[in-house]
Amino acid sequence: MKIEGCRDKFRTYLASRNLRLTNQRMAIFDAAFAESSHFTAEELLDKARRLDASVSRATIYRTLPLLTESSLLREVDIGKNIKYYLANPGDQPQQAQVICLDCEHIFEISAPFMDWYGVTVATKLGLTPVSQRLQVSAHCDVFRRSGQCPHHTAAGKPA
Amino acid sequence: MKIEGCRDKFRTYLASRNLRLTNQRMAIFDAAFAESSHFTAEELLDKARRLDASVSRATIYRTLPLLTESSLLREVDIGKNIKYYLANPGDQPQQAQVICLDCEHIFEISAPFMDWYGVTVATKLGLTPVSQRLQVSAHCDVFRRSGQCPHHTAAGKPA
DNA sequence: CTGCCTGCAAACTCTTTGCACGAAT
DNA sequence: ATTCGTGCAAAGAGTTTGCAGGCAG
Repeated sequence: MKIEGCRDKFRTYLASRNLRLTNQRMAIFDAAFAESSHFTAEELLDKARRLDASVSRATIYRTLPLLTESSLLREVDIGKNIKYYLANPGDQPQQAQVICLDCEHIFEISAPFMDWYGVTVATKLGLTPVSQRLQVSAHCDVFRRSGQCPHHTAAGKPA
Repeated sequence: MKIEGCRDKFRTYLASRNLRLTNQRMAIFDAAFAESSHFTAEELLDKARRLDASVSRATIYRTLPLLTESSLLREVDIGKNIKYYLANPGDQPQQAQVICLDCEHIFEISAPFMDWYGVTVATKLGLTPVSQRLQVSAHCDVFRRSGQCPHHTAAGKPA
């Protein structure tokens, strides 16, 4: 789905919940979708402010749940006390993450079997699965030899 | 491994790093191993203080890394901004978690294939895996019907 | 006009840290 | 005696919230 379609989806989502279409919310949306890799709330604030200087930190934190609940963004928690977000233009389902401990780069990996696993395991316990997370933390071989992580430039090749 | 063996392991670990065997550290150890399910730093503080009233919050936070680094405790981060800990008497490797969203109960599930997955995926990216996390968040069927979660009493049957 | 939205700043939660005293070796 | 370990309280990071004014519908 292209960004224009996503923007429509956001508008529809807001309308369906009787939420208002404010300049700040659109600036935050645009800032989020201008970024192709992971970002933090603080980074999003910076970017959104370049589009609309009036955006405040509070509005960022109040808008992020709207974007994640509408599946426009995915929230990625890698166990640090900070959350990362990622535009989700394709409305993709669960993905796994591989986190490079040397440069913090997060690779998104498709992992369709996660859904199957969730259903299998949860059902056994009398539960209905809602979401899954699968993350691999790893060290970079190149970094170990050269002291430099190549991931910043290689970027996350979506599998 | 029984608790006595774990206590020895802790003593050995401290000795090997030239760390001192203090009453507070032992009280924290004992409090942690007296609990069979997951606990937070704050809960551990309460329990440890019953064994040694002088234990402070700072010492809890300073001791937890020692216990996790020696594999005596496992740290479980389920994406809330609080960390859970779990005594790991059997020195078990990676496990998956199923989290009941209705009662917050955490089930520990053995998932040996996680290691395989980590190696497979990380290697493809030129990385060497360090750890894996696999978590399923789910709603409780019983809770949906009766408004009560049975997990508190059923406890986590280790798979 | 109405009431949802906003920015500001203070509050909050969990965790970490500087300091001077205290205890293990 | 050394030196590491400790409690205390303050700091820190990230996020949330109360309030009074502002803007969308």
